[in-house]
Amino acid sequence: MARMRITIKDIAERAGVSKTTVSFAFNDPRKISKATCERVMAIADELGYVPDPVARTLTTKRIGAIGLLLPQPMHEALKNPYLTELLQGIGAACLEHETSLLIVPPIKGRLLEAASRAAVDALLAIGVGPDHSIVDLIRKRHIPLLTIDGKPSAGMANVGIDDEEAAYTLMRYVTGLGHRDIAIVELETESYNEPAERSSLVRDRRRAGFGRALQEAGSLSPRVYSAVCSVEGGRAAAARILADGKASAIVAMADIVALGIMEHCAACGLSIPADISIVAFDDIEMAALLPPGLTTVRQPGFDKGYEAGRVLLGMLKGAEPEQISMNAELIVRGSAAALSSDAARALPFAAAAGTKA
Amino acid sequence: MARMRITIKDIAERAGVSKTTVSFAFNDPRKISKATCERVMAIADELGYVPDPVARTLTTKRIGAIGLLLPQPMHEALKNPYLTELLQGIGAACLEHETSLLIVPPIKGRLLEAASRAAVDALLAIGVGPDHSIVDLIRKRHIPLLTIDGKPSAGMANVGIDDEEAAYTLMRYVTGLGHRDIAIVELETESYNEPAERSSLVRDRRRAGFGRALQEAGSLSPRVYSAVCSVEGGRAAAARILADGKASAIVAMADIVALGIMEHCAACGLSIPADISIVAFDDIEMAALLPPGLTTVRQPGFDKGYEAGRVLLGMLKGAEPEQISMNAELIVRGSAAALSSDAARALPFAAAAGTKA
DNA sequence: CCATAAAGCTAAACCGCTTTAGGCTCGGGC
DNA sequence: GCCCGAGCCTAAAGCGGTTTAGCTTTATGG
Repeated sequence: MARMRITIKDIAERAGVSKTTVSFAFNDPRKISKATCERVMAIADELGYVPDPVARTLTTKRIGAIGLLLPQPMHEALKNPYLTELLQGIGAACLEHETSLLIVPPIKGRLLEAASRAAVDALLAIGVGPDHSIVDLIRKRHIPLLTIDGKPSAGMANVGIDDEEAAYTLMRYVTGLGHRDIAIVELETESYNEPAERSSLVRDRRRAGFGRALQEAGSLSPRVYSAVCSVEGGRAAAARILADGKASAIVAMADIVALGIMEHCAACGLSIPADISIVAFDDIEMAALLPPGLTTVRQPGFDKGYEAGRVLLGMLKGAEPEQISMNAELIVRGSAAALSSDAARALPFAAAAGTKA
Repeated sequence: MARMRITIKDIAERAGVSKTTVSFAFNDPRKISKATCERVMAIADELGYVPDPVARTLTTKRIGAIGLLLPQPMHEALKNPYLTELLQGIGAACLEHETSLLIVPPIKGRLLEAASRAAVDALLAIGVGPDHSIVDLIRKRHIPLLTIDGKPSAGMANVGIDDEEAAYTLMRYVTGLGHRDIAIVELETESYNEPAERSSLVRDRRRAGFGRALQEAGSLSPRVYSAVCSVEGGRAAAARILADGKASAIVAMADIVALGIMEHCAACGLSIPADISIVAFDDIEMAALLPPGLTTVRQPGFDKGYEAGRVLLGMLKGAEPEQISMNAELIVRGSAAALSSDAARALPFAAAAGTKA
């Protein structure tokens, strides 16, 4: 039989002092004499005592961890390096506050339950709006909540970018290059299971931005595809797009998908950007490395994560919820170019637009 | 003033029943009448009651989370996609057991303290040997521990690969290609702060494997460099290597570093593998994507994570600690070739070695 | 020499839940 | 009419710490 864990009571008895004294020895040694403290510590050491973090939490109300609610299981969510960058930022903020990070994926597709079971001091949630049932739950739990890529709303902390604007900028760039046959690759989100809550705030705002740009370019109507958020998902989407024929430019919702698209196109003998233009969102590290370099709207993943963590941890210390909007910037690399040959000549303005963000 | 949290006591009073009954309503409804259960739940709902996970844990001894001890802060550790793959595997295992994952980086460089504060049911630790002080601490806490890339030892759960063999295979391959001037790029590990415990088990075993291969190839002595584990670290290392001149082949300890090296070499006008061969460990997804494809020893990151999680969570249910050794496989792509021109001709066997793993 | 404060320590309440051991009621079998 | 068991519910004892309020003792100093 596994010997029971050593508790504070054991130490107290062995040292001939009260539990209070032992507790003081660990938490606030000034409250007791040096001699007693040392004796207690020696005994604690000898017996191999480690304070139980859970028991401590019950009274202190601080467990030293914040949670991150993932819309998908980890093995899917982490396929997107953008999330990894976000995590790095969150991690950097946690480090400053000596806090750990609990990754909380949905349990059997239900995130709500996972969220209510999570033993944390505060929560971060990706892509949930103010009317999501999660928000209500967290309010009941009386712990701070901050959304990332959520919808700004009164009293609710959020950090994100202006996705409508970002999408508009990107699509303007593409249409400015003369493209008329555009394929948009959205993300298959099998996230939160309440159907009513499945709508992706980000996707909706981007759709709006795209729509505006397409309208301005002459009421173009793009073909819309959807892909699992991964390299493989990108490849599959590319295959479908190429099979359908018509696109001269592909706009993906995530760089990681775009990389898969680029690879598939290259493997099919297409040259990028001569034969096909590809652009996306995020600006993950690999976007710059893979030739010819992916033109993309930079999302400050690390910074978003850091700010999110900073604000949330601040709220734990009494700070007010903040709403931070970071700016997205079009990073022009080599994966998109003016519509080639005759098409390009027919639209002389397109060539010049390339340098303007 | 923030209204106090609703507790089980509030529900009990309002419903005119005992705390026990309320508890039963939530955990084992069969123990009470349907009518009572419904009434209690209705009131709980009305008052916005959410059971406190911490309080529950104190008696049940299950918090529904396992921890992952990181040797470095998150913002550094996650620069290596290999870790991300590991996380995906762990996440997949956690999913099956409806468990969350607590990421535990060192607090102020001290992982020990972080480990003792972590409220988890079990712990995963990367790269710690059986004599590491962490092991002792976890034993005191009486929770299961499994090491990843640790040293197999009696009674201690571990999953890893045979790094000595893997390194030997890789270096054999390189020397087999005729390379004599070899640069090895190790990882700067600023991990665990106890100097005595800083030794990386993985690094030591790989050094041994390299040594054996180099010995067999004629007592070659490589130049050893070290790099931060990131693309940027790879670039910096490459700059130093190129400045020093002599290397015809570079062996990096991690793909992500190799990618940086490849990029820098390419940017310097070197052609890979004609001018310089580059190989590494891990086989992250990008290794295949970046032309000409990185030759690398595949580490089954996802599988390691999955097995680690599976075994650890099994231990929580009473299973015995297992020691799993997965196998590493040399994946030959385009980044390494026989030593070119005159040198290659002088060593005719080298060209053929390329296809043999 | 006595009031007073400071230092060191402790008993007991408390945090919010689970779980054990029983209590009460009611119906049925003999 | 009595005993027994089933069904429903509860009081109270934890779980392992922290914290409050207070009790001794020993210096302080007027």
